[in-house]
Amino acid sequence: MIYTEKKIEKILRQRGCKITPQRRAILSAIIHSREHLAPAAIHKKVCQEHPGVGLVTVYRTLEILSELGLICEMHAGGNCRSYMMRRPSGHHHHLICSDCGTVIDFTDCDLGELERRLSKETSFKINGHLLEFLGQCRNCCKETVIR
Amino acid sequence: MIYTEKKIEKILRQRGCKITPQRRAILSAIIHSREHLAPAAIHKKVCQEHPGVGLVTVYRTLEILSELGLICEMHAGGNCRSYMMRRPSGHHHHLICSDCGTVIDFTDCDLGELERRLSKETSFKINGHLLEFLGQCRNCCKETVIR
DNA sequence: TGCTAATTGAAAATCATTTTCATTTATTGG
DNA sequence: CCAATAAATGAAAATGATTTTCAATTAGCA
Ligand SMILES: [Mn+2]
Ligand SMILES: [Mn+2]
Ligand SMILES: [Zn+2]
Ligand SMILES: [Zn+2]
Repeated sequence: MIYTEKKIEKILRQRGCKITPQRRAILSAIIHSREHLAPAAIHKKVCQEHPGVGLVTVYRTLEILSELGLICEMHAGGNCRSYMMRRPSGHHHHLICSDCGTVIDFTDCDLGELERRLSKETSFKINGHLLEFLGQCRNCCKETVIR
Repeated sequence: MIYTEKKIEKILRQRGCKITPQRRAILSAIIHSREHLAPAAIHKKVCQEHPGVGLVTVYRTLEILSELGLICEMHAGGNCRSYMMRRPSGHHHHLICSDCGTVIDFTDCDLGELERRLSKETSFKINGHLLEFLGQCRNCCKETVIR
């Protein structure tokens, strides 16, 4: 947990956002979850404590948080849905189990060299990358063997 | 172009698929395109020569081709839509311009070392990865400067 | 040539996300 | 405190991609 809720609220204010109960609730749901949650899941969580908060508001809040780099997105292979997550410590990537959805974060991707080379070769100004490994977690490996 | 249409048809037959005019048309559209096409774009292309082919059939065919590893998917950052593409020579990745959508392929990602380490540390059986760089292509860089 | 399982397309269903719009509310300066 | 006001909210509808359903058609084999 890098930022406290207070700190995040401050950042939001600086951007001209108002701090509403809904935003507090959404923020809290994301901050206090260890998992990577889809918008719908965040909404569900928020509604347990604050019924009536609209899914639309969740989407709008996620957009702002994402824009400010306070949360990041996850892309799983085939079905291409994006999930929002709390950042463990800035820039990081995922190891996703295709069977059960378990996600493990890792931070050291070390793509700087490759990035520099590609940038040079293509004249692209690169400002980010998406890196995710897909496979089977320990448990799902076992199950496959047993079958 | 690694596989000829004939070769691909053979692979499809081996899997128990029938070779229909629709599938031939879809395959041809993908094979003869240098670009990464979304399902809708493939459908459009196919319909120029073969009006009446359903978008549903495009989706169904893409699913099979993807399953067989004959085509692969592309994921752009935020809006998370998946695009299908012809593979230039097997495993490869993308450099995507966030402004105009231009895509450049590259093949040497060199993630083996990282993959091995992660696998060891997490006991995951890793069977693939997703790697995409996002940025601005040469043209879009210029435009930004001019403004 | 005829059989049959696979395939097809239209239409409807799903599902995630966005837009619209009238109503409410957080913030601020008096 | 008390407006004034721009920002935020939620319901509902719109959008857009993808999937499902189902009756009709067809490719491939016997
Ligand atoms: Mn993560
Ligand atoms: Mn490619
Ligand atoms: Zn698993
Ligand atoms: Zn560009």
